[in-house]
Amino acid sequence: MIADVIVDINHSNVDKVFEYLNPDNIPVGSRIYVPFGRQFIEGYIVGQKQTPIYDISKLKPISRPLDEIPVISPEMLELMQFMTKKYNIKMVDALRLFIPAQMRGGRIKALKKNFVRIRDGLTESTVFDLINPRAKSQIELAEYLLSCEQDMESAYINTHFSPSALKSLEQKGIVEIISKEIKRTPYKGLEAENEVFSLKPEQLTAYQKIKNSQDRPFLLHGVTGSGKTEIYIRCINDCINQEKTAILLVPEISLTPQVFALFKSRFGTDVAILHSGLSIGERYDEWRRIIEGEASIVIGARSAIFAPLQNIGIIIIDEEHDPSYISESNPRYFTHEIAEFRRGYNKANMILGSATPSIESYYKAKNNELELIEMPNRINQRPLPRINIIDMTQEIRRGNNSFFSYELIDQMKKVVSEGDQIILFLNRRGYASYQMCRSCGYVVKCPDCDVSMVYHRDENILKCHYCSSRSHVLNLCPQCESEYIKQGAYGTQRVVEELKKIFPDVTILRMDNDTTRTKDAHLKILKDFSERKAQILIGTQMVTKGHDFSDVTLVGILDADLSLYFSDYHSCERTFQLITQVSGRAGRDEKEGLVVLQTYSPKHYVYKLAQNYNYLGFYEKEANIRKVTNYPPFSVIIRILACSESEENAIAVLKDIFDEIKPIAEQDKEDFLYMKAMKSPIKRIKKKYRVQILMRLSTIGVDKNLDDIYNVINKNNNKKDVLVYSELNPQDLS
DNA sequence: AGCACGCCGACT
DNA sequence: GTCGGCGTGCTC
Repeated sequence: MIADVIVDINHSNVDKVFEYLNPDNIPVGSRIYVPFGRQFIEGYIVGQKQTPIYDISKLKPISRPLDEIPVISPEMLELMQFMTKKYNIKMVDALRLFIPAQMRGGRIKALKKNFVRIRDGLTESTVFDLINPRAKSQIELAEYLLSCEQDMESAYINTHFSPSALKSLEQKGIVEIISKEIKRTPYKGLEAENEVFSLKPEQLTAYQKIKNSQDRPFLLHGVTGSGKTEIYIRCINDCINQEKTAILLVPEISLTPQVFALFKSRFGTDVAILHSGLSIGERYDEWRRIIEGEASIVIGARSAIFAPLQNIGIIIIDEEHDPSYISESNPRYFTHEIAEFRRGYNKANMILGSATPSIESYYKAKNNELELIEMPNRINQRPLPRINIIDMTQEIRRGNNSFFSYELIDQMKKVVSEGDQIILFLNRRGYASYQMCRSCGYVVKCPDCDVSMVYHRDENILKCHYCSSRSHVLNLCPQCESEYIKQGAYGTQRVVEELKKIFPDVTILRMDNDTTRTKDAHLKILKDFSERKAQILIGTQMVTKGHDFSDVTLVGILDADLSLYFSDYHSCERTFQLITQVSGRAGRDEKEGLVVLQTYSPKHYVYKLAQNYNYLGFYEKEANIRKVTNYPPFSVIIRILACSESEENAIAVLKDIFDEIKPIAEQDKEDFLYMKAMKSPIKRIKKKYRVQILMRLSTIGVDKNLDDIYNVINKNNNKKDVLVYSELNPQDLS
């Protein structure tokens, strides 16, 4: 047979099928080693055929397989095709998503350890017959080993007994040392109460609807605390009983030990966990437990949608509105679309769950592409916390220009005196601090990117957030030589400082990118807070998810607006979701919660609707705006980005592309809603100039024209040192 | 991505 | 006359 091979080289010139002789009939989907040019490299068999297209005399044979079993299933090969077509990405890019990164190049291996045991067939008396009665250490060790029910690790024996005694016993043939593979399982000691809750009527209805599923995926719209998780567990359980497998996706940040503990207690070793917090060894072993069929439930963040499961029964995307489901760096993909593909292939069930569904998903539900299930009530019947909107312009008029409104300070004092806890949330995005000259307005910019450098107080240094360049803090303005070039310490640090002035005796925990740099740091902060080691937790988006703290009675949203005025069409949606989500942190169990929301535009419809937890009203309003302005879900945005160190070349190539797409657009005026070429908002990143074409097409228009547009891009890519990228519905338009 | 082949400048 | 620069092109 002839094998079709994709070589593991990330370059568009070689991203195609190469034919090889496959005398040993290594199966399709295998990772292999092949001669390529005058080197040897890894590759994947993606197909086979009887007769080659290429001259058969020039074909070389595959060297050898790299794994015992194929690592890419037929389903994943089809998914690869789907992704290359849909996102215009390379085949290797897709394949690389399907296996643990460290597996490539053999950088990770199965962990093997040596074990000691008494040889089979030896009885106690024969063992002691063979040992010299005077060899005390040997007798001691033999007695110990005889008393053990399982093989003991050599390392343990060597540290607790005489190593030379072990050697003698081995030489005498009394014990043998064998090598066994150990799977590095994360969160081994984790336990949770295996409590099975009975479903409340609303949950039961939802569960039964899903169970008697039709052929559509479900959108489970349930308020915070409506008990979605228990429904997930029931559905997964049903799949396991039918010998099927399940995937549960959650945002990375909410993958806490509590979540694992819950599922491990219900499903034991059937659960595999995939997320970035695992060591590479753990991730590799979890992945192999999945592909070997040892684990049939996968819980993980975005990339777990590529888990090598067979026969999937259900795919659940929790917090489906979360932006982390959109991969924004190469290869770009949208998790929901991958999930939809796998659902179709496996004829599986699918649930998208959220308290604040994305406009896209809710729109699909309205269009009957998703089946909507509403769960408007909380299990404990408690009302959602009251949200007080504070007009910060009023505060300034009253002479208060601090971060905290008088109302928030009063409420904080009250909570502090009652011994309860407070969460303060701020949007970091707006708070980055730049070093600016106060007499001439000079701002320190990155030499390689068209952005200002951001001041990092902990290191007292300026950093560029788009490349890794750093520079020293300036004392004199290079433009006007003024000494008044200072950096304000904004961000969470500054807020903490102000807070300490008001509450000198209160312990405060800070959670942001700076304090969570190290692995597990954010878990530790959450743990400390739940153990009441601090009374106030202040932080960025990270505080909006994860733990439920039963003693938090007050949530302060310091600057709701900052996510509102980003000029992208998502900003209202994000703001609404953030407010709803962070509000859900206030007042669990017995205590009533309060949310203080500070804003400079209190009249904005987002706040009014969020205040009343009126999702439906918000959806109607927002969907209407998107419809009128032709934004998703009523269109698809396509962005074509050309980057080069030469600005002229970037513009020239982009112009060629524009001129070639123009006639396509003219042919189909109805579906091309918008098309324009321009400089990118950030004109230069890492020394490369960036120019772009922005287009909006109707959904039908995309189906009709995407291939042609991609063809134009690919034809013009890599010319004159210009790289061209394309994106569908990009989140970040910088 | 590598690695060869191939055509023009400064050197024992 | 050669050694070596990196531009272009190929890898089943």
